[in-house]
Amino acid sequence: MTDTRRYWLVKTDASSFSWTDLWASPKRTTRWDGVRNYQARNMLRDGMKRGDLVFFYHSNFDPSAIVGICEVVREGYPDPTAFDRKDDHFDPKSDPAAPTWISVDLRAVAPFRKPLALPELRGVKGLEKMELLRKGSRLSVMPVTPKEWAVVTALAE
DNA sequence: GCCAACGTTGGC
DNA sequence: GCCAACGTTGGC
Repeated sequence: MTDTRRYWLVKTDASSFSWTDLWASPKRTTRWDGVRNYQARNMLRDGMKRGDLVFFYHSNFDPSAIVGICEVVREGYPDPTAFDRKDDHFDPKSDPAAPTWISVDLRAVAPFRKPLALPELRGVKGLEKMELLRKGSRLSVMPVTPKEWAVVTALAE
């Protein structure tokens, strides 16, 4: 059996949208919107497929940590907040006929029993090249290799 | 709160 | 097309 599923990590500032918020959402599902970085956008648009699994990461937190796993339940579609004048993420340059920004829907799968804090992940064998741990890494959506996924989920057990 | 790293903007 | 200035992210 071949596993073609891909793995990802999304960052969120827990003060704006946290794991608890996701868990409390209808069907434990939310629209992942407001991403305004082209590299991240490309992964939302081209990379993420239904059924892909995603680490949910709290940034700007004490400590910043991976707190759970969610799943892609709807693949890329135009991010409506880009067209909403009243939204913080409104982008007047984005043309509704050729949308610049993309959303996916994510559904919570399960929280980690214990959050995996950033300092805890540093130095773990097998995670040396993990994008999250790279100095200066600011991507809010990033790929995770199957090996990294296995290492991190094993730590969470 | 500080500041390094990074992406974007805009003058030229 | 270069690059300085600026704004933002996010670890610490």
